[in-house]
Amino acid sequence: MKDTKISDAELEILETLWTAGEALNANEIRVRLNEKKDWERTTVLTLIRRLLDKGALAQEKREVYYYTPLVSRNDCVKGETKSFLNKFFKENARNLAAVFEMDIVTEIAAGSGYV
Amino acid sequence: MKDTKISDAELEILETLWTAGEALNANEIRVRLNEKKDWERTTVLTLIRRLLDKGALAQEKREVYYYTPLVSRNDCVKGETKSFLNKFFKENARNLAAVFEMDIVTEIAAGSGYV
DNA sequence: CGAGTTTGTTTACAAGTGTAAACTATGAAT
DNA sequence: ATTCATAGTTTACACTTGTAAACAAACTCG
Repeated sequence: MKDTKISDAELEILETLWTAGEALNANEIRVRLNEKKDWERTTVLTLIRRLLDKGALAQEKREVYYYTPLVSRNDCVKGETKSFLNKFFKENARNLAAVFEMDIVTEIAAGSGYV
Repeated sequence: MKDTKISDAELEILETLWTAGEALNANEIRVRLNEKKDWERTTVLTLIRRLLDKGALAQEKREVYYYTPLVSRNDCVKGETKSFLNKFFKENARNLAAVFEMDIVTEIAAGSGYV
């Protein structure tokens, strides 16, 4: 269940859930996404399904399904950051990575609202 | 001719040319790539073709075609960096971007061999 | 019960990617 | 001219992604 690649669109779903901090159902996700993405209902459902298939989401049946992320934002950021660095900096990645590990960056990466 | 998206595999071709610092033909590219990528001759040619189509390469006919990048590594790094930052940090991108603009990072990004 | 609404599943479909085989053109050697 | 080798072009094919429509199940109102 490690290096599952999450696409940009799928990430939007996860971001919504991470931000919410609680399980949401498909409609709630859609509504919250609405400002940035004007997706059809079924598009959201497709993305949710793909995330379920990838093991990145858990669903819980109530009156309707509620979804919870099974991956943390931090892990995603970390994974993507690593492959980004490897893409361009390879041997020098360690150095650049050091920059990324700086406290200030860690804060921003965690989405702590740091200004 | 701006935001042409260059794929990971295509990038390997460009990296080879940027590193070489001079026009290379398909075979030369293949040989130099050989350590990291064990691609078939035609695979390399396909990637070259796609780069030509994207306007990222120029070809010059001698006994055989020689290729020169039409995009700089720096521009590519810059573009990818920006979209990477936007993917995860959005509003905070400016702050993180500031980190990226630091001299030390710029050096590494340029592949200057800075240790 | 029959029809409409809501929610979820299946199927679709084009563009992009990684990876190359099949084919063609061209030059060199016999 | 015939035959290889070499270089380049076309075609292919499966997988991912973005984006949904089509379809089905389930509940709800009249």
